[in-house]
Amino acid sequence: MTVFAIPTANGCFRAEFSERGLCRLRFPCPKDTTGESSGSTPSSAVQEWAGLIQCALNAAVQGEPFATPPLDLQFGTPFQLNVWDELRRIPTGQTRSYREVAEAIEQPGAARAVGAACGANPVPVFVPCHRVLAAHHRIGGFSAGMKWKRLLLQAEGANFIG
DNA sequence: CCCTAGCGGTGCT
DNA sequence: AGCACCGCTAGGG
Repeated sequence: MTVFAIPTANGCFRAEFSERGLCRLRFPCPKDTTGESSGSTPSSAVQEWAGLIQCALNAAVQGEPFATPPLDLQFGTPFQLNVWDELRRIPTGQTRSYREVAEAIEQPGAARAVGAACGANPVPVFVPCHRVLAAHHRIGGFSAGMKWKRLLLQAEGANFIG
């Protein structure tokens, strides 16, 4: 596993990679002083992915199209993997409600569980959990902080209440 | 706005 | 098995 610091205009993200791809992306935390990377020496593939992610994150907050690196989500439960797959099918600028996502995976009563799965999403932005809103376009929650959810939605031109 | 009942997955005991 | 969380929702005051 390799940890890579990803400086952007909005702070320093941290990306964790396996040899298969991006496992986890952390938003900048206020106390994040050092932008040091750690772990095994990054392979050229990891360095390439890190560069791609840096571009993607800067693009995402500008509302520009961005590429997605290979993802390694092997630690999800079957339900979570279903939800995360479904989230990746929401086009940029569109939103779904937690309920609609639950219906799309054919578990119409699982809106609340979908919320929990969104909260467990290890790769925000690339698995676009920010495009999931509560009923009636209310913004709902976001584990990494509501400011990020608002920023990403506004950048994409999506409309929401809150 | 608030409150309540009902909901399904997950993790801990 | 039980239980307490949750990025939820619909309905009613």
